[in-house]
Amino acid sequence: MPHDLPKTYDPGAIEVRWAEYWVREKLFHVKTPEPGSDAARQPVFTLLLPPPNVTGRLHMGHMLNQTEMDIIMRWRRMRGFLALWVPGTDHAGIATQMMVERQLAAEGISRQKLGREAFIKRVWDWREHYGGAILAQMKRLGASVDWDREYFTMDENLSRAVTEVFVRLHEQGLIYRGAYIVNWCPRCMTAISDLEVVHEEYPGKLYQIRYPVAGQSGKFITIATTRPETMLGDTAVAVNPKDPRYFDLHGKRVILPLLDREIPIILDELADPEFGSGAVKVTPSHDANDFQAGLRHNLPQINVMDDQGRINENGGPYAGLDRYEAREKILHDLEHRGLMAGIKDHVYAIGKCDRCKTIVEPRLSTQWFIKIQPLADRAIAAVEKQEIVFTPENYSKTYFEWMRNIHDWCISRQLWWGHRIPAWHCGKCGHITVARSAANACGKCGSDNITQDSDVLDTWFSSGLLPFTVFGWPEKTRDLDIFYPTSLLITGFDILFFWVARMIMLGCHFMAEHSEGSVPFREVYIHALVRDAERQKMSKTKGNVLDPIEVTEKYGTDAVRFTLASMASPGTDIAFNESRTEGYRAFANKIWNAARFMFMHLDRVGGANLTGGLPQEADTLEDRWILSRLNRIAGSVNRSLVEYRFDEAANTIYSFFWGEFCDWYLEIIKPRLSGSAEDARCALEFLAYIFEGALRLLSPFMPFITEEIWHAMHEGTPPLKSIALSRYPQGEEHWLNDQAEEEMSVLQELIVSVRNLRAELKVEPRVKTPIRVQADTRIQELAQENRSMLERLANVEGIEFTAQSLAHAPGSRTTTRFEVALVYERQVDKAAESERLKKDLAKLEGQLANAERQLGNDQFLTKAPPHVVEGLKKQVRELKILIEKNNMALGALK
RNA sequence: GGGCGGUUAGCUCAGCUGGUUAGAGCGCCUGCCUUACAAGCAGGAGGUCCACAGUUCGAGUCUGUGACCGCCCACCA
Repeated sequence: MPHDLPKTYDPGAIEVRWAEYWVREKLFHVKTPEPGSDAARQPVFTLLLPPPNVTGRLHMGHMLNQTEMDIIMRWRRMRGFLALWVPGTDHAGIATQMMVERQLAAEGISRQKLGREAFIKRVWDWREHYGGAILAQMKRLGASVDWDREYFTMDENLSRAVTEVFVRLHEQGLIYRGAYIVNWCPRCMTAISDLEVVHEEYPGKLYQIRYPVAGQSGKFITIATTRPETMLGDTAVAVNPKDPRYFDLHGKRVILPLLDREIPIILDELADPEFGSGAVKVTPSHDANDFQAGLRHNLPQINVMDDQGRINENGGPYAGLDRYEAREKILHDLEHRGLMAGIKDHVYAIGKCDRCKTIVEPRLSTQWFIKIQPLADRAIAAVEKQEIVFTPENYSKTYFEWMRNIHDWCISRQLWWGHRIPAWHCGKCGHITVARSAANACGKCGSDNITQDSDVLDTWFSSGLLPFTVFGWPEKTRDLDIFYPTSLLITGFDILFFWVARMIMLGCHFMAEHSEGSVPFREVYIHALVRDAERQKMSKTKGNVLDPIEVTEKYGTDAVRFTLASMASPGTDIAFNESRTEGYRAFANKIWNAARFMFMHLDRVGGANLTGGLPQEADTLEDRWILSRLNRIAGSVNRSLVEYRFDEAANTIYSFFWGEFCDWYLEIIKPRLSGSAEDARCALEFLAYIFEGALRLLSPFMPFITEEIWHAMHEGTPPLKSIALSRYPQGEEHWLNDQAEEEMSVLQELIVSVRNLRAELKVEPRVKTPIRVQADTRIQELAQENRSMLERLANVEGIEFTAQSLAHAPGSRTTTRFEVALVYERQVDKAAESERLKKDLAKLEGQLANAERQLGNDQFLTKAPPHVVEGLKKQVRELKILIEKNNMALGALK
């Protein structure tokens, strides 16, 4: 590996090479461990990739999600876990079907014309061509998933498992079929679940319509509705039994206008006396409440719409009209007959299809449902008992809230693309046979005149099973024993109910017997939404969508990953700001140049062992210090990652690498590196040890650049195929060195003080000046021992120690540990200096007053913990000294 | 109608079980092309922690109320 690295880091040249290498070498493939093997003894960490839709393109949300997952997986792997990350894609029923229908439409064909079988073949072709986009992008981004375990939700084995689940739930009485009000999308022509309906505030109208009372000419009852067209299906008018306005109409009937159908007035709590006139039309086939009321009162159900939202033959003169055309015509006709009592503006929530935004129609329809309560009860318990822990924990509230108000789940879809329901209808006796494999005779009458149910299952039905089906369920596999339950789920809150909740319900139900517990995962980390720099939600219509691949090509994957990680603090959305990414590109460049620096000296020295481990006992202050710092922040990074504080972890490494390792350590050791070959070799080997540790620490966050430099350090003969397979620094206690850290901090403070003085006195950069220092003997010795470091980094020539206070020397600095003054002829800018001192003084005096007030308070002295009181007393002593010295300095200026 | 979250420097955000002087990055100002890095180095300015009330010896942190912003859920005709 050549060491003549380019001056500026060019991620593009490097990343593609490593991304391909990781996949080619199958570095992250996890074989099922053989019993008794080493792997079988490793602790296991399993993560399931939330399967992207085959129709999807990678967006920033994915990239955040994948970055977090990859950091955790690389970290766990490096911590010695058998870390398995399983990727796959979801067949995405409606979305994919829409995509292919659109393609067909462009060719002038409809799916109906093509026929079911041919259409499904088209979808498979489409999926072959376009379905792998996101996973390919993931490969480019270096996700450390096991590509040999990639699945697709329509794979044969997964489909078999879906059938098995359906049959078992049916046998257990948890799946039923029936005619109920469902959300119907007239464009997709299918039922959809409650979750697939998005509610939007809609400024609509409330129409008040007079229904004539039968047999009492001139008498009307006024009802109000937002959907007048549904009146065609009215089979009653309800009034509240307690509403005195209608006592005289109890038991009477009304004439449904336009159709002239006589319908009863019923007494039902459905009618709220407070709303409108207190009377409500009842349309059991087109409203969930009315449906229930209909059952209570044995009302007929008249469905007046077809599957495309057109009025059907039950709509009399309106048959064939679209629902909104019919509305207009009905309103017109009512007006014409003088039956309109009024129209009011009325804002209400309208339901739209999540996929196509068509207004959803509540409609009576025969569908398959899951009886959800028993599953939900167990799923609630799992979280209550902390068998599953949410981070941030607040999401458990949202989860409970939804779970406790859950309705039965409509799982059938009138689509062609998906898992077909394993039920066969008998043309002779009408019995429905549910079976694991294609039935050829009715289970009741034995007739062979049977046809399979034409519906398919909700996409989320199959994805809800993934935590166990990907490991081979229903077979009793070793994979299930070893990898189930998965350890963690990282996902966005937008699919908390769609997917997370369903996995919990189904996992708990079907894996009840599993020895390691039935829950599908032990932890759920919910991440935030990625917004644009203006905090707007990214959306195609707004045109503010950032393509992760484009951003990545501009700044490098590592920089984008680091941006996302450093902003991923729990609970708040991420406003993705490219200026931040620019900063992390600079960070990558910094790392790169630190490596160049190391290699440059290596070449000069003509060889050193960069990978020989810790070369010797650290024998200089800076070595003891940086070793201590590395281990201390390693401990802290590990703790942050345990809590999914990606931001903390990233920031900790960042400030260590840049602010301590580069800014101080590398600067300090420069003379050693340019000294004798032997000194340089020793310094280099120690430097390399620290550098290599920092690279390992950083590698889950920035896998590419760390891999590149790590390999370069090993000169083409690394002990392992990848830094990703090395051990993660844990922070070893015995390398922590409080004394070295304290001593370095004194030297740093001294150096910064002098630099500060120089800047203030405007000393020419090239001019070195002597300094005087007043401090205790310990600090004097420390400064003496590290004289050359001080002189060089503070641009100083000559250090004189004095016992006298330097506070009144022109251009001096006072700290609690030392006083320092520049020996320099330049006139001090008295006005500026005096202003600065006054400002300092005011602050110090404020602090002193505050501290003394507290110390004068008996309550404080008795109630505050001793260390706080002691600390405050110490502060007062120091403040007094500083104030005195500042006053002296101020006096000296006059 | 229910539920949840946010408000800290010009911008984007940290701030752990209340404890001594509230931090970072970017931006801004000043000076440096110092042979790893100008995507850099050194120094600096900048905050009534949304408001009010309360608990406490002590509140950015806990409680309550309000304001503003945002999100989720919901079968009000």
